[in-house]
Amino acid sequence: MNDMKNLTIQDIAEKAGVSIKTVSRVFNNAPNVRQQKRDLVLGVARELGYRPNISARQLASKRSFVLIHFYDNPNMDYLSGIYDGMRAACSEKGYYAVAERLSLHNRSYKDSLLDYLTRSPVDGVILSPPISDDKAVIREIEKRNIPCSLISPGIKKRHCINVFIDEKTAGRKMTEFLIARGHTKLAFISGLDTHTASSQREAGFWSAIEAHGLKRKDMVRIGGDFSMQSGFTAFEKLAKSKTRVTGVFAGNDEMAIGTIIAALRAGMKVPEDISFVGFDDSAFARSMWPPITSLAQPIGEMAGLSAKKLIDWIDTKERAENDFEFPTEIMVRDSCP
Amino acid sequence: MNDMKNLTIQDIAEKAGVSIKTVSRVFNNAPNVRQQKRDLVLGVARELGYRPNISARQLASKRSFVLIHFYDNPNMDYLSGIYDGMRAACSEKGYYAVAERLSLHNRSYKDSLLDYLTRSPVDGVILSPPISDDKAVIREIEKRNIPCSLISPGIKKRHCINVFIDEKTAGRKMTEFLIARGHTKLAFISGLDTHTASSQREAGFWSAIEAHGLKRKDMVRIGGDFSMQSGFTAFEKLAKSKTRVTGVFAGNDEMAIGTIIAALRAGMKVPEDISFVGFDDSAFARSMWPPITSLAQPIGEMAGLSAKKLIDWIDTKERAENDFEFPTEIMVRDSCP
DNA sequence: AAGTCGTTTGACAACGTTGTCAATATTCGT
DNA sequence: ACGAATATTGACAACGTTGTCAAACGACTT
Repeated sequence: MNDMKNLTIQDIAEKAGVSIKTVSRVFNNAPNVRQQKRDLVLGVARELGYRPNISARQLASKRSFVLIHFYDNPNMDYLSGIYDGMRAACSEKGYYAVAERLSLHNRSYKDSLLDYLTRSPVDGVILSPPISDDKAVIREIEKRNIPCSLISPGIKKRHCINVFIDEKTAGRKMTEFLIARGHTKLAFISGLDTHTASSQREAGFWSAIEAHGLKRKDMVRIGGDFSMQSGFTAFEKLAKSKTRVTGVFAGNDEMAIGTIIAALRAGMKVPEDISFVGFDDSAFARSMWPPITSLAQPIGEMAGLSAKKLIDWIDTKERAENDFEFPTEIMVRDSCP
Repeated sequence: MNDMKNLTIQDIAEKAGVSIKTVSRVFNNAPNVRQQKRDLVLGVARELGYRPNISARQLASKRSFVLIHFYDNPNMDYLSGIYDGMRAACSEKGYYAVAERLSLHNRSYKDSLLDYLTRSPVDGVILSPPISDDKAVIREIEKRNIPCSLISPGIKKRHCINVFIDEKTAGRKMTEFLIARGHTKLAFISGLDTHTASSQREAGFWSAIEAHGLKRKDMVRIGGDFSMQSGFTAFEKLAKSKTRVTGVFAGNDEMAIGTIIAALRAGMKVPEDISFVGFDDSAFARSMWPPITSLAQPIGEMAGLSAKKLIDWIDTKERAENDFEFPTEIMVRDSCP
């Protein structure tokens, strides 16, 4: 149905007066092509507007030029950050970025993984939490000998690329920010405990408390599940508690929003009566009113580096470094100015 | 790098004792294959776990088996609804669903469209608002003779499949819902005027006002831009207005959330002092507290039908019907019970 | 000037499917 | 029961790339 005539290597080769194989070499950055020919071919190709045919390439090379991101995290903001980062890095190198949800609670997740990997083989895999900690998934990928990168894994794997922030330090940094603002009675709203990063953030919280000589009994710890809803109920629990806190550290922005809304409904002023900090620097944290002070991790760059290193690994068949730590930044906004 | 051995048609053909062409026919649901052979081939294929190789298929047939959704709408909830609907319909027919952001504000959007269409040709395109009203994009697609489906277009196109709800009727229905709850002084918070659907919803609002003999001067019309932020500022404008409204109709859920939060901050009770209705039935409308009464459109089904009709069109090279209207439903929740 | 060795180039056969068209079964009409 | 018409099958050539391997070229050595 698509009527646009597509140029082939043949056309370029004829016009440039070289063999098709040389053109192929140029487009694959293969070694052993004289610079002069390389320029010639590139010039002709640009002039004619040639684009390699992916299918033929995949078929002949038995490579898919696809990196896939498996996720099971409903946070769209986080996902699109990853996707954008992957895309940018991929398209630069002629690869394609694909995202696929792999629900771990689904009985047949493994089948769908197998199915996916078999139907349209991928050259590299990126896993984000909580899948970056799923041993069964990692094993399947390893079994197929597919290069793999883990974003924020709880435990770093030697045979994978690991890309992460220091969650504990970040949690501590955020807590110290609250303390520096004069808050000495704090609440920590945790995420799911199965999410290793969440526990590490909490560890950072407690380490800050100890380091600054604050009393554990002035702190309230409430269990949440990362949802806005759990933020609402967290506030209710908070209101019932004997301790009157002035600062709340929510394990992510959605819970922060939920808690803030509940506080507003209860007639409290934010940040005058109670201050809030979140985690993730999501779009909603920015557009909430008051906007929420939140910890930003450069997720796009992290995904971009994942993709780039994965492609290097695929192309060269070896990996120089394994672990890449990224810095975080506190985005100060009105919920805790 | 992917070491899994892949079966070919050849393998199946040999084991089943037929020609490769017959196997090909079976997998393409081609006519003129005796049922007995069809079953035989299918049986062997299942037994061996055969999967057709997509690249080879694409190369030989010059079809991509890809439907692409071009969007420029930051609402992730809406997007994933569309994606899920597409996916379901596509995988049923052996097609692939792809989503690509096409930013209209980006100077080079047209290049990236061309680039995309040329690099990996697609068999069908789905456009969602606001792109479903972009003449330049539609023209490019038409020029290539690619079947195209428009979701909620402002103006229906004869040579495209149009899938939509009756926005005006929906706007009217929602307004009448407020009126039936006893609200006679209302506010309407509009979306971007470039978004045709938004104007139509507003038209529905005013038609309900007239039909029920309410006075135009008891109504407040505030211009928003679909963002949560614009919901906050809308409430400020509302507070300044002479008219004290008891019911607010926000053009989408995000603005509804913004407005509700502003109202809560101002010390108002929702829904006792002021009731709210939104539009889109997004996840946030459901998880907000109070949960927001909102108008649900079956976006997943709409996208699914788009994909299905597109595939029919591609396969048969003709189109029976053009226009498909879907029903809407008011999801009654606590913000306006 | 011939020999050697690495570098550059190209001819041709894959890759796993579908399209074309001719060959062979089957069914139908009389 | 016999052609004629139709339904089913298969052989073989695409599709546009990359892999392989041998040939041609160059720069050095001697």
